[in-house]
Amino acid sequence: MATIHDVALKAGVSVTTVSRVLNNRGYISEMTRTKVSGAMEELGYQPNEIARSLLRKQSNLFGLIIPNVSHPFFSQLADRVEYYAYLEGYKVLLCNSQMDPDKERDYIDMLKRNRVDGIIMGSHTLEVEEYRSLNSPIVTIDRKIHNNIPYISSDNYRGGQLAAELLVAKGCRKIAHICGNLELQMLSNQRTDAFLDVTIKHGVERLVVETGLNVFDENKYEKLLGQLLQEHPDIDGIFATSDILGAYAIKESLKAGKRIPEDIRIVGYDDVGASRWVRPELTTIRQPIDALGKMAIKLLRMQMDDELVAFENILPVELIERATT
Amino acid sequence: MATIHDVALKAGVSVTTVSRVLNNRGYISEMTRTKVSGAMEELGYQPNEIARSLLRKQSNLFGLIIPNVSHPFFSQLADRVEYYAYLEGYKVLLCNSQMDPDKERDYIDMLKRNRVDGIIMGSHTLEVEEYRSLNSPIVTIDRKIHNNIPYISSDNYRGGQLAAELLVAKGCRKIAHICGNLELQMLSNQRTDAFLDVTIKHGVERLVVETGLNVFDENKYEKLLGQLLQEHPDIDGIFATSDILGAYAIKESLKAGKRIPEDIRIVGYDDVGASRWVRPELTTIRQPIDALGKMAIKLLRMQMDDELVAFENILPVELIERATT
DNA sequence: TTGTACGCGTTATCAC
DNA sequence: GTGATAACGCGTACAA
Repeated sequence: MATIHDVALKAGVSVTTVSRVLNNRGYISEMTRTKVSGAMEELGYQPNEIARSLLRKQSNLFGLIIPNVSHPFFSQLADRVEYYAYLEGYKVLLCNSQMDPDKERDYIDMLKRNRVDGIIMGSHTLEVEEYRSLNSPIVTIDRKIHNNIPYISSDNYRGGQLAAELLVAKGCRKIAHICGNLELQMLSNQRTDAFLDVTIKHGVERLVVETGLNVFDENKYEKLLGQLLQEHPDIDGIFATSDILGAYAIKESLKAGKRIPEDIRIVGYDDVGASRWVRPELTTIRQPIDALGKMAIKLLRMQMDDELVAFENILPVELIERATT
Repeated sequence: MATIHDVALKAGVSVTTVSRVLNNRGYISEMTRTKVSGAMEELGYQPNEIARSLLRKQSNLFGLIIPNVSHPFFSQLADRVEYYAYLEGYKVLLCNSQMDPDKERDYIDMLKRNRVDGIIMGSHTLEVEEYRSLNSPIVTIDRKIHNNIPYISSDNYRGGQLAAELLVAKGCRKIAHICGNLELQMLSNQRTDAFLDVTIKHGVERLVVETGLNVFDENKYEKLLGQLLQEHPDIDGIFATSDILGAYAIKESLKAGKRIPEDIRIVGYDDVGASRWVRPELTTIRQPIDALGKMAIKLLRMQMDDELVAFENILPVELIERATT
């Protein structure tokens, strides 16, 4: 691979001159410029970004840590993060923590060693202490891990409220809420808070079921829902904390011989593709994934520019009513 | 951020010595070692990988170019690629081409400028010529773009054959095949070849429908399927080229008042989550996504080590029979 | 308008 | 055992 020296040699000028035409800085005669451009072309020269990064102390690299890209919510988030990063000239390093603390710690160290310009954390399995050593710009998605690390989240409480109120308004008298692990300090737990508040307020019977630590094992989902419906045949409403869970809720309800929405009403969360692939189509709470990704990049950029960023960044959710309610 | 010099200063030794304990090279007295380690600890020192990369001429970085991570197949592929890359100490740069030639070209140049150690191409919108300038190790997924760039693929012909033969064996007399754009030179077109061969051989009426260029617009899917079933009410079998298309086929069939599998049988492709979220569960052809990702990393590593790699790498597919057939 | 020389943070080579 | 120094490829004062 050709270096700036090779280009200089071929064009019969110094490396400085080559650097100048490369970066359009200072004065260069038109003739030298074409001569240099020609040499670059001929050699297929591409400036070495590694050397540039070293000099500039800036890598133009962002790290994206998430539990797992294969989960629809995170895959969409990754898509949007990449999209907005690209627009600003940044690259994205994909880091799946797999909810494994060792791997997450490893990745955080790796990102530090690679001098990334910012980190987006959509996963956190470590103790708070371990994040404090990070001195690069950082922003978390859906988790408040430290009181000076800004976070982005959609309005989880509002989402839970919208879902629960809809079910209540439709006349449900016994509603089950399926959520992740409440011990993880995640903002999505507020959906559960809202669910409890609403159902208590209206005197509706309620049930909260946690899927357990590994939120991504789908075989578990199926069993969980089947068992729930068997033990509580009088459930007439389900608020699931993801569209995938919602999809399984639909499947198991139908399997149990229930009609949707006549016998049981179901609300999902996220509004990812799955909500439209199933039948009946799933009523859900839409998370503003595009805005989430955009905001993540924006907050990193602001921190890099030493601008003041808000600690709390909450984006609105929206109820998307379809056929399951 | 502390450098090796700071550590050396603090430990009262030379940078060489620090480098030595860092890389466990040469002889160092136990005392110096602990002294240096202590200094590193205190300063929270992390070696600068950018400087290392510059010197070693190796970035430990792979580029993954795909149309879109938000598509389930690619999100799973990305997950596995990241998994195996991590095991070998490599990082993954996420590049969504969005099927946009300009962006893809941009990303290819960017990967070159960043001196990535290898590129995995799951997208190709450019002319063959534009890929030839790539002199880093490269491997493509599901596409043969040049006769000296190794490719990985699952056995598309076999997949199409399994699907078509199953439908025929179950008694379908008029089968529709929904595929992407056949003009793109993709190996998945072999599914269509197999479909045609099988249906012709058995004298079964057939229909091939292309979804058009932008394979990822789901609103189109819905209309397409609805229209197809309306214009050809006698279709009794559908072979869809993805599980998402399969899911829409199920939805539109039920909407048209057909029973599955009594009136119409449906086979999807990929075996991603969607095939289990729908009801009835979708019969599908499983792509070995994990093996695909593993092989991609392996082939890159082999090229880096100047080992001989096979040009053609075809992995077996598997028929997963569920409830739609 | 162009060239020389230094530094970015590491590691390899050769001295001591 | 340990230290000085050159080199990786580039950008930028400063000099010419």
